Amino acid sequence: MSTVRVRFAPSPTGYLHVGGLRTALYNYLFARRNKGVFVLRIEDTDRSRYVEGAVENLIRTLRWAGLEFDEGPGKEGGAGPYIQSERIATYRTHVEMLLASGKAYYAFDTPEDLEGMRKKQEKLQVAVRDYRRAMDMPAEEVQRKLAAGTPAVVRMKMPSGETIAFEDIVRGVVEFSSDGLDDQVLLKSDGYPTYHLANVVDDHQMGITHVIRGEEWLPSTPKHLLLYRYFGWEPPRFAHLPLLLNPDRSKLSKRQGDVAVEEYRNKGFFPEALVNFVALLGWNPGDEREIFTLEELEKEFTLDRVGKSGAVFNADKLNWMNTEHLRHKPDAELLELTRPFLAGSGITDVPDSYMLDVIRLLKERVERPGEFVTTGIYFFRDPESYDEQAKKKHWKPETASRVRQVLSAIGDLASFSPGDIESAVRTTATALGIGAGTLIHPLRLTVTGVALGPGLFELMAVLGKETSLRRIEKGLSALG
RNA sequence: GGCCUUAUCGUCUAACGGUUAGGACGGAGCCCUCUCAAGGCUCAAAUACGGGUUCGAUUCCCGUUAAGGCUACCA
Repeated sequence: MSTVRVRFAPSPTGYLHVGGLRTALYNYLFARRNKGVFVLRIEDTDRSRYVEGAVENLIRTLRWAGLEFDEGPGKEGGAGPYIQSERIATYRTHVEMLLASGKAYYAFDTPEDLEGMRKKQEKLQVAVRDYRRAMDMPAEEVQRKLAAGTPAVVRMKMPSGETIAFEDIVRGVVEFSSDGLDDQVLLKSDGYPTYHLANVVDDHQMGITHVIRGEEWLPSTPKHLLLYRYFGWEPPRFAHLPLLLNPDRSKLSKRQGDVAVEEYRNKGFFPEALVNFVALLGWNPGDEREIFTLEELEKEFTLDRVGKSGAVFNADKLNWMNTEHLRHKPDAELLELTRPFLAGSGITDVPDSYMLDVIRLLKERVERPGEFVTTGIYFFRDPESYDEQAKKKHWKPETASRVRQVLSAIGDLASFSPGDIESAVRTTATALGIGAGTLIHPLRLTVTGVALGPGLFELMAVLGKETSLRRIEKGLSALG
């Protein structure tokens, strides 16, 4: 059996779409699982959509996600170049072959002509193929027009009355009638190929054995199959993946939330979590496990466990998955990941050991690294204000004197461990004849300004005696 | 409109003819507890509809409905 070769073929639009990430992932996983080759090919045949730096960004983002390709731009493997705009000559040659064998023809319709056909079609409610008039044009006239520089495209000739069927790996047998297909443009008037021509030529030349792509390509697959036949090539196997959906079940798009992988990266989502999450959008292991590393997915992934129906991209579950991965990460790694956020907030001179303590205390309470700094801001700065709700609930007229008492007990402490602080607080509470909570809540308010967070004693121990006492005193004067 | 695809809790999904239709996220409640989390336990929540086939349909077939995709000199 020949080596499995798959490809991810995005167009460089500026960012990597999460749907693209999933397609790339499934291709990558299929390649790894089958000891095959994962190719990255850039489909940049639309000059008008060229975006500066998009290719570099695409590669950087794929790497961030952990999806290393085996062949692609900057990583030649003998089937390159891997950027379509560098393969124009090949497409031209192949179009000539089709022209010569009568499988394709020149057409000279203007955009206005096409628009007219479109209108006519809508009105008549039947397929209109007026562009075929060019097929009846005498060869000499075609030559004359071409010589005169008349804008022309090359269209493929669709046979009539034929059924084109193929077996899709995820959907089973799919059939189309050639009568419902139109004469697809293969070569645009600017000399660039369309996707249909380029992807067939490239997949063949690059030895692609399995085309794993989104369901939006299903309707054009018969055109591709026909092209393989026209060229006399063996077609690859196809697997059309279910679409990723917006909450309203339309195709996942901008305007209804973030679709760029880069956005999720910027927000502090882990590549492991995002990959794990999209992996499960359309695939499942067959048992009840949900948390997977890339390596585990590489071992488990099979196309026969890919579903057929579209999947809504559920941000809540992604959040949850991110926290799962966060909890599995070593504190030292979290420290590295948190550094940029610290710097971003202008917080400097935080010793690693201190930051590690913060991480330890907050690890069960945050979803993303940035929150160690935002949620845990009180680890770095004295509170500027105090939560009104908490104040109302825990700061009574008699509270101040009690806090003063516990403040002096804490101030006397020689050692400032959580245990020492706890016994000082509880002893004071007992002496006052009140529950420990009656002291704990106001203390927390003075120390953090908020009513939620890690255990008070551990929190104070990490802050240190000096800071804790300063904040309690400050709180006393601010809260009365 | 035409062609194609899809259809199990709100969402992601399991069950490849026989299960009290399972799990997860989210939601509700309880426990734990100095708060918030985390954790543990419990609850609510689904086979779109109608016909077949079969001793028996979530599962197979047909239809209906609904949703989506495609219908570009974009990919």
